[in-house]
Amino acid sequence: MLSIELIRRDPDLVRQALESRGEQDPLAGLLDLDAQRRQAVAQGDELRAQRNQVSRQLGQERAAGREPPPEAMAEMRQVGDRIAELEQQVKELDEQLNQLLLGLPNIPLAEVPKGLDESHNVILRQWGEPLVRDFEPLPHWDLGERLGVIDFEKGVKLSGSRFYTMFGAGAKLERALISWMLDLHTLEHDYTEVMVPAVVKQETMEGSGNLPKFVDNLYHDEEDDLWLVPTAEVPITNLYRDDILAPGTLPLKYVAQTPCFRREKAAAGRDTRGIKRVHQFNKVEMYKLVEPDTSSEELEGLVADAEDVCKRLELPYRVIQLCTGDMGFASAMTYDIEVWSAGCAEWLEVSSCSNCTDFQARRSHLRYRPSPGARPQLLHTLNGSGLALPRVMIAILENCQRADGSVVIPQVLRPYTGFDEIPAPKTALSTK
RNA sequence: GGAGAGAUGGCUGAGCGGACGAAAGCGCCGGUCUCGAAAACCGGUAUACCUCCGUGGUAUCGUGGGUUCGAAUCCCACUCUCUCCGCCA
Repeated sequence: MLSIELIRRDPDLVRQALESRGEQDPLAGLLDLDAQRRQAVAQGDELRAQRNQVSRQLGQERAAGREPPPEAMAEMRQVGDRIAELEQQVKELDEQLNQLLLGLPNIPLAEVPKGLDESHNVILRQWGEPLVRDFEPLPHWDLGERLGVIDFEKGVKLSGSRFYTMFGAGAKLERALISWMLDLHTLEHDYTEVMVPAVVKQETMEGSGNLPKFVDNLYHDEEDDLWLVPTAEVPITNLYRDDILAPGTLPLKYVAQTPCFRREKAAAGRDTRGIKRVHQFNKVEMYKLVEPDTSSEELEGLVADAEDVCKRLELPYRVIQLCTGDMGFASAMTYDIEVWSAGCAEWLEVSSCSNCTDFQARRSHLRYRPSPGARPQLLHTLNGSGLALPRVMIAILENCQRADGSVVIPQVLRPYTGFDEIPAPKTALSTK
């Protein structure tokens, strides 16, 4: 959520910033509503002040043993009615104003490249080179099935399309990846591991901004009115909702592994093969709550932590800076990390690292006290995948496969998997 | 699922419908004292909004409604927490 004070003070700046993200006439009606609301609030406050004063006098009369004048009471009754009207008005204006404010995305930082679609994204750097092989690497949907580690039919049988099941070395490999990533981030990158619910209340979804705007992508349990999280970012953002963190508490750095649930309604028909886009997947998520001055620097650290995962797995990757029009709703600046995948021959997004500045903090009332006695301030939040599991699985299966179909486990994972390779399938492989 | 109790400031915990944004204690911050510290003593210590920026105004005692000139206090509904019983990984 954006600051109404900022919009009031510098509407042109906000308008231009939002237009650079592709929003059309983003501030329409907003300033007018705000003015109306403020007028109604001021008027109500004034009347309440009057009523409070008179009521106090009436109380004193009674305390002194005199009967208060009935006409004063009658007048105050009218004032009370008027106050109730104004309160109703303010409530309605608040709702309308909120509706508009909640629909506005974050303001991009100045250094974010301008552009309305992904063609304006900038490749910042690349690490490693896509391997050249003397055989044709299989895409994971073929390889995974032949190795007996990914079973698409079983997923469909149990849960429908875009669900899958993993067996044996595949299941173990994913578990190893999760453990290894959590250890890396906690032991070497200074994050605190946190285990959070994957099912949350409506308020929590609103706090992180997933509701009301992104209902379509969420699973909902009608009976208890609970929602399945699309990312650990949701519960973590809400951990300190409505709190004021004491001086010296920040920065807080968390890492969590949760299942993530996405209905993918908007992406119907895209990436239907394999496990690139599924309804349920595991993700290791990094999250930071920091002082505003430090958030830009912390974003660099965040991407570096995610990149470190790729490097240690020896997966070629590149870092993309998203342009204004391609960034997520809450983000002011985003880096994506894409890993090369030999089988499907494409760069796969495995991480998205964003500085959300005070956007989530304002909505969730995440504040901190800079020093003892100082006024509370909104903090800044950042989130980044570290990393999303299915796509890492794809990259490992596809990049580390040998001509015979066996898959070499990256060195760092071996202590976690207990095996060095996934042996070649028994059935002969065709390389076409 | 059944029965009961409760929800007040950072915490504990008072609060006959009128001077209550709220006693007291603890904690925290500042000061006095001290070579320094502890103790003791003194003072301060919620958040948000409005503002003609004034020792100014308004709101907030789980949430929402109601009664009243006036509600932390009375009434109604809801939510949540705790205890006991049952069931259960």
